[in-house]
Amino acid sequence: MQVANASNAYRLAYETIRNQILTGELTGGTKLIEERLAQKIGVSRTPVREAIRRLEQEGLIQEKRVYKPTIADIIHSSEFRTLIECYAIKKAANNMSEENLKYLKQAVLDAKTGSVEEIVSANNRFHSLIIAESNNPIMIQEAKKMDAIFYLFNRTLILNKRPLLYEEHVQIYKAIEARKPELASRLMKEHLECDLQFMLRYTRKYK
Amino acid sequence: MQVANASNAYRLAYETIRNQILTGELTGGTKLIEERLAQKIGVSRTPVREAIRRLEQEGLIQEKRVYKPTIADIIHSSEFRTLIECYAIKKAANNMSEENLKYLKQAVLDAKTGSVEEIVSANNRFHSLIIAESNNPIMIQEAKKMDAIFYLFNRTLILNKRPLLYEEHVQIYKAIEARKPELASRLMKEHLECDLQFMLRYTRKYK
DNA sequence: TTGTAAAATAGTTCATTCAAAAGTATGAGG
DNA sequence: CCTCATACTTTTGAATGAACTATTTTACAA
Repeated sequence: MQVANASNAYRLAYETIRNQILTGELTGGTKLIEERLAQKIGVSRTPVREAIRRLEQEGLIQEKRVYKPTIADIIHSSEFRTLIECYAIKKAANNMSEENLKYLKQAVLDAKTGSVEEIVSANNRFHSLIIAESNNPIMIQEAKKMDAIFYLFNRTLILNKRPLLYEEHVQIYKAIEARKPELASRLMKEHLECDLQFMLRYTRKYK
Repeated sequence: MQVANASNAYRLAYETIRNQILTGELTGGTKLIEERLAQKIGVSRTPVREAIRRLEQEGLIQEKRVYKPTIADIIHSSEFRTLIECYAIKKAANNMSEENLKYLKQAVLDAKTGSVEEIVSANNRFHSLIIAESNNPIMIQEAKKMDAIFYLFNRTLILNKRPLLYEEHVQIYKAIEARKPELASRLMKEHLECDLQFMLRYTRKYK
């Protein structure tokens, strides 16, 4: 997880709360109480309130509670993400530089072994590198925002050892390297669909 | 423009500032001064600050200034929007109910004549109805957020009487009615591309 | 018990305050 | 006349207090 960038109280509050949600320290549905958060973070209520407003807009907090994605939410996020990634990957297959291809390959390899954190991180890097090829900062930013929500369940994929994750990434990488946009896009779509299905299986178990 | 929903000071501040940005009362680049805003709205600085945090996350405020889209921003937003709308319109062409088709037709007709506000509003309704057919609340919400930015320049299209806007909407409507997803999608793409080009011409003129 | 009203407690909202930072004007020295 | 240091002003950041609201607990009657 990212280290909090605490240039001021508001930022500290924002980063701290956000991290706690993403790492699962604050679990879905938990009621957020300004004063307690303020105390814990070591700032006053004002910056906490500002942080909450921002996180509300970001979707991680709803009605003073930690957002808990429903099954429908997961499906919808996945659909949206698929749209963006499949678009970006076509551009990637057409334009990705040799240098970026190297980074991409590294991300694939890094996700083969290691701790959960390492795998999640390499996994995210893989997808980020592809989205970056959209060359569209607005799209990149939107995808990043969605990541917050995805992060919550990406961990589940790893923790539960979703099979073939590595193999699929290899296939996708090869399609990009071979400059085959349509194939890459199809593989990505299938890959994300598998993620979703795997996710849903586990989500239902909890519920 | 939407009427402010002032159930509390924070909401009042948020809606007021947002509206002022969208209507152009607060123009791009303007420095926002908390105290002056607070005074004008009739609340204290605290809720104003919360509103600003939220608007920052929404993209309408950046570094305490009213967001002023650059040409690159306009191009990127347009690309993103095109991606979403072309996706949604295929679903629309496949699934739109007869009832919704009626509303869509009405939106097309309403945008033929009337005041600028009326045309802008009908125009937005047309696009919203199509996006709604994605049946994906997350996508709908994202598109809505982008609308805030688009609104700023959609007005320009009307004010400057972009030609063929009505005719293109008719063509798109017909493609949906005829249940031709690929055609509809292509027409939408061309339509949005024309919007963009027209926009760029005017944007360059200003600066 | 069970339901309900009153009281107590906890939490939120907003205004106010003060300190720190940023910005601006003024004037002395080049 | 320009430049830079210094004083002054404006603006922001953050804490706190007071008023209001919601929630929980308690107490008592049915």
